[in-house]
Amino acid sequence: MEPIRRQQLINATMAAIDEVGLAEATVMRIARHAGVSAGIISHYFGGKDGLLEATMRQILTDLSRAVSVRRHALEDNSPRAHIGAIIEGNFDRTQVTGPAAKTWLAFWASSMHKPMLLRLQNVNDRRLYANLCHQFRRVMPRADARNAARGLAAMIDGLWLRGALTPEGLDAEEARHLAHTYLDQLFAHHGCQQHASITESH
Amino acid sequence: MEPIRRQQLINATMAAIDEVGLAEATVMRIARHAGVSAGIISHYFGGKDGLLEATMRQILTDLSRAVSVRRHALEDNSPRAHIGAIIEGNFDRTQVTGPAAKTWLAFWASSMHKPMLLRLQNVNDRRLYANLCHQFRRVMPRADARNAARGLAAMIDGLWLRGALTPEGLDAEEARHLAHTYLDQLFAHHGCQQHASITESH
DNA sequence: ATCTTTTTATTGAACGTTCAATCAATAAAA
DNA sequence: TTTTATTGATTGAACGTTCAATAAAAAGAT
Repeated sequence: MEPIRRQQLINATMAAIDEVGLAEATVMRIARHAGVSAGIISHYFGGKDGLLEATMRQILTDLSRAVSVRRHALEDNSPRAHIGAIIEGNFDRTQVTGPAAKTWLAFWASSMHKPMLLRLQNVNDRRLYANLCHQFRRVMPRADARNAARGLAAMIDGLWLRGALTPEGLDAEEARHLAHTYLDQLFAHHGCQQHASITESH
Repeated sequence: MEPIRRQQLINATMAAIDEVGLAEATVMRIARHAGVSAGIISHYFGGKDGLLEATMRQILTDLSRAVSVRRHALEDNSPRAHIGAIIEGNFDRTQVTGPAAKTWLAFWASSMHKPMLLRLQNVNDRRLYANLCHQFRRVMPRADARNAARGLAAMIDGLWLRGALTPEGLDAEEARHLAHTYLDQLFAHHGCQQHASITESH
């Protein structure tokens, strides 16, 4: 019963945040979304903060898994393929959905002043950066790889950010295209100097 | 007296948001920052919402002006120069400061569910996009210019977003460098096909 | 200049509202 | 009957707003 209720409440939290924002996502509204009473939240999560932390944790792990799945499914082992999989994972269907995107942004803003949420954010962040950096490192000097990783990470987050504010939600197709084009440019930029590599758009 | 108090309270609002976040930026805390009593906020702004709206309005107009000033100071009229000025304006000293950056992100997240803030956000947003698009349009086909504008806008916002979460604050130097490098790539990408243009980094 | 009078600016306690958390009562399951 | 799961009224704290009281400043009168 416990795992069922926990998942219900986490989903209800995202739904509530999507509906009225984090500031007005009260325990009673969340509970109503899940079809249970308000008291149950303290029972299963020790309080509202516990529920919010669990919700953020789920969003981040969902995101990580979406990336992992795609990277392990690669037949091609090239840096280009790995980074492409990271991009695809970040614009995964389930992540780009309204509730997840808005909740993600709400938590990002909130984590500026909540140490626990900031910790979760940083762990995930560093993993993304390390992965990108490692792949770029295979085809460029360290300094360039660092810049490429930071640039691409900023691009991905920027697309998410703007998508969350668009009434129609993030256009995943366009976002992926922009990120891939940027990636192509990063590689092409180095291809000019070292080894030409032709990457066609998809 | 009125303009003085209004500015005091707007500054105090940013300071409070920088300190404890939007959620805990109560009227009493804001008033204490400004060295006045809580009641004065309703007197000059009609309530807390009015103060928050005025604060967001100031951040956005400061940002616009930072861009405008740099564009009007250009001797070079090239698209490259104009877009460069837009980038520089967006990473202006006064904008990148801790309080402004954190407040900006807090309002961005908040505007998802507050129509008035969303309106302000969109007005500013569309202006940035239109400016970028117009400049890119001078050297590329419409479809490419649109993509370039969207990509660069996402990059700028992404760098802000990540800077706001970094404990040390946004590294404006690095952010500008990444944005300019991206811009160079956007131009170079088209230079290969149309007219080669060499752009050195600064 | 000095002393009212009027206007303006500000305070802070009181009020009503909202929220998260608690826990005794209750329902369901074992 | 015992254990587990859930409820919902209650409690205390925190918040934004209001407003009568007060202080400060400006204007007017002597």
